[in-house]
Amino acid sequence: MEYNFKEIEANWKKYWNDNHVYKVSNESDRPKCYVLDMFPYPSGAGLHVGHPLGYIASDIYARYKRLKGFNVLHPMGFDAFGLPAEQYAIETGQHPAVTTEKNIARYREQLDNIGFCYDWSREVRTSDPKYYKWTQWIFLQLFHSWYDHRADKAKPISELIAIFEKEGNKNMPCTGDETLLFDAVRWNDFSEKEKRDALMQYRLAYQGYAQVWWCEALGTVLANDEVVNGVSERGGHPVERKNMRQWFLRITEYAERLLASLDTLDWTEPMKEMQRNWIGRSIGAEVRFNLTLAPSKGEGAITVFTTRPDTIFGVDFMVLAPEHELVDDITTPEQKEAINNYKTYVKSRSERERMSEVKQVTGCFTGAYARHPLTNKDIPIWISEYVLAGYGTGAIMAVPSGDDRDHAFAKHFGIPITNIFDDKYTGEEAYSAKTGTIENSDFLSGMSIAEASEAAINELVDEGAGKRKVNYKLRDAGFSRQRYWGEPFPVMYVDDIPYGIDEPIIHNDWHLGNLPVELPHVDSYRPGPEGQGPLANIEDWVTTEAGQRETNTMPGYAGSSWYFLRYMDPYNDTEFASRKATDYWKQVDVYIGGNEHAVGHLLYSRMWTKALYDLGHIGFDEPFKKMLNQGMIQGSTRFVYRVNGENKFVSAGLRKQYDVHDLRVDVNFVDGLEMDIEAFKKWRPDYADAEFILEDGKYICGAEVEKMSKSKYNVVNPDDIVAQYGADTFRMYEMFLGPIDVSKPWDTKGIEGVHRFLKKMWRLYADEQKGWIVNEETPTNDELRILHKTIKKIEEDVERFAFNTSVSQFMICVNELTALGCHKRGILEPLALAICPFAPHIAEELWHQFGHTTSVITAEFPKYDEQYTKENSKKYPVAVNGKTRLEMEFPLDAQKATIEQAVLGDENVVKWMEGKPLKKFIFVEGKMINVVV
RNA sequence: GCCCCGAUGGCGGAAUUGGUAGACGCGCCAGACUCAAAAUCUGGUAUUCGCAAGGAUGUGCAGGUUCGAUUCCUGUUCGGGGCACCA
Repeated sequence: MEYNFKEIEANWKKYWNDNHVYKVSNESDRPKCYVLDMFPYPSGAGLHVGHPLGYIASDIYARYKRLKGFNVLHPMGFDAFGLPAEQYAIETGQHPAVTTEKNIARYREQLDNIGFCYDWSREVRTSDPKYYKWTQWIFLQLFHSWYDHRADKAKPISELIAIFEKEGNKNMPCTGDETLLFDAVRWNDFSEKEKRDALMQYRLAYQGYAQVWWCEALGTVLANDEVVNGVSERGGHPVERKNMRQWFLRITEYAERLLASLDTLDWTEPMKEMQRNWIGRSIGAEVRFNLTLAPSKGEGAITVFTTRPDTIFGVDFMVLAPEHELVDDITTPEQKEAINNYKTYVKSRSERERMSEVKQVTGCFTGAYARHPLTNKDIPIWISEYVLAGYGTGAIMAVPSGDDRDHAFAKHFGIPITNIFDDKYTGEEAYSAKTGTIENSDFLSGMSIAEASEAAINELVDEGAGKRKVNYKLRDAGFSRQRYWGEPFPVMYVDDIPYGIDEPIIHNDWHLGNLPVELPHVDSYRPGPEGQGPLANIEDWVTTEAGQRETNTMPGYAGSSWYFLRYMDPYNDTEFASRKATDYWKQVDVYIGGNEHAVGHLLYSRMWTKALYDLGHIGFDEPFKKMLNQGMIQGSTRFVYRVNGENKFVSAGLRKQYDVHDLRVDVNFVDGLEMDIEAFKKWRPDYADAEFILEDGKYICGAEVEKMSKSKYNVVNPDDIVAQYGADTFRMYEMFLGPIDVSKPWDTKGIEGVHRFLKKMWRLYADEQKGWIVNEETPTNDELRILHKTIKKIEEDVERFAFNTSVSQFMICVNELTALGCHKRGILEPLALAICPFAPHIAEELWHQFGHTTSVITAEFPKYDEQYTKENSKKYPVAVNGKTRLEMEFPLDAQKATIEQAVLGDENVVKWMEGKPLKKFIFVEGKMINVVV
């Protein structure tokens, strides 16, 4: 009876499936635990060995929690809308729904292969109309809501309308447009369009304008991803930034709460830090600089936001973002051409480029001046790409003596620099440190930064030229895409005014049955006219009796912002999830996913959760109580060395003797570093008669760690690994590679050690000739000590998600039990349970061999008993001056004085003390002894 | 450029709270079994000096704090992730 993993795993997979072992109920006496994986985007390439890393970790945790007596929700689904499927459709004409379905089937097969305990009856797919019906419904809730700052929560827009009708908006200032002011009389006189426009400035889902990458040649809007080196990835056509009407989510209204409630979350500190930085709260002042000449239109002032109001007397010039609405109005006729040329240049630049290029300074003078609010001096106004339209007010006051970029700008354009830091400013470099006093600054001179900031703000307020202001880097989230493969908006236009389709003007007999707005079939995925999405091409879909449909679709994060709620009640057709279900499962207890989502997806989910909470749909306002990141598994690429100009390949060790270039070769026919020459010859027709220069009769490849990707030929498919070693080995090996949160390269060779371990463990239970060899003998203290030490270690490790060291402990345990020749049920039955979360198939097999008839998942995790692991003496390392010299054993309850006497009396210690007098005797109980001389 | 993370033997990593650096596995070396090979088993394996006993050095680099630093602090180099329309 040998370890036949193929048979064992196939058997139990079938059993689990046939008996719905992993089906989870919303009714249970057990405490609940919700363990969630970030659901994958089902790409055409299938899963590689890097993807399941987090899934294995969460599966171990979920199984462990089940064995510990919890009712565990552990679901899986698919983030099925997205750009790649649409790209593929454009290239091949295949409908994204078809390719997505195919990809999901492949993913499902690959996932099943690994033996996860997902409750697949709860699967969700974001592209399923039954699912996106509720994504659309939530969008409508956001559209019909506004943020009430007095109550600090979202409320139905109907309440806002009631307020406007009674008192206008004087008590409800508009965050979308601060200049918007009206009283009740004016509100009631507003036309329908004016009313809707005003409300739009308040809605949590609203329309505004945003810059997109526009590609004239392709007639379409491109994603950042599709723009490479300033041209379109497809075709290499020129692209430029273009302002387009877009949907947004007013996430900025939640900035403060998103920031504050981070403190309640059990996330890693770096991750919270990243979210804090993304939200980017800063305190400062908003300062008005009046223009010296009134512009032809618009306001006669430029408003800037600064975090350093203390430096106000150091302002030597101002910089507007080139997109700033005032630029055209204030530019003098002489500067018009230069400004227009510069603006054209900036249109070709991405925000990333604009922020990261510091060496090359660019900009252009507008010819206009503004008056300094405190000194009344004329300040020249420039435009430059380093000022972004979306941050702050899109304009800055430049203080070259205190800011690096301002300094470089002033130097480059020869603008005179005012020194407000005395000798701390050298004239060579800006003084950007936040210590010291402000000088040469009128009434601020001699004050610290904090004092000067306060004083400056007070003065600006008195002068009516500024106010204290909290600013956020966070921007409202762009929520529309000019694409086909996404959720259609439940929105129609009547007289160019957008309405939710649940409003009476669209459906006067509104009911939930009007949702979802299904994605219609298209014949072509080509963009619509004027940068619109493909849906705009479907004339008879767009035009309805009630109005014109919105032709944009929602972005990828729409469906993923709330999917964790749908798993709780996936078949509900009248609600996104019943309140009973969400009240039972509540927050996700543990969420595992990739680092790359640390900001975007997590921030959006948090906002949606807060909005749903505010509107009374759920009872909690944070989605993920604990969050863990998994690192990437990198590929290990193999190289061959081809002699230039010849079809001849040199083994790695000899390549220096030839003129060669390296080529990537498929890792799957390289064993370690030794290449299978026959497989290589068959790989490509032109290699069929290649020649090889070998070392020691072998062809040795070069190796390098890179991202795992098809184009690098270093992709390893989990199916192949599972076929060769089994799912249990694969699961344990992935965990054994290292901590889940760090990136590490995949090495197929190393898996054999884990496989050997499982075979070795199996031999404790069964012998090839004799079969089942477990006996009923009473375990010895040694055996019990090993077992309980292991149980303890596994519990500790699983609770802190350190699965790599768990695997080591199992290895140590099996090595020691093998050495003792232990085949006792009293030891081996608990061991089989302990390893169940890691290697569920072999555990299930052993469990049934022990005579049990129900699944091992219904059993109980073995209890750790301290009495078996307690020791009463300890071998202390004894160090002299911090260097460990010898070991001495003492009882654990020994007194310090006794130990000191014994140690100082030891002849070896005396030798190392070299006759020097004792300075200090350090004894750390249970740890070590240090003799300081 | 900005934000976050990481760096320990030939390789993946361990050292959980500042207390014996290198657990466990891979690879490699030697041995057992075998006609041979595979599989399996046993032993060795940071570097360096030494026949050995034993000593010295050692956690990217340069400093600092401490009786004691892989662990804390400052600076620095290199690598990875994110930067708002890839998911």
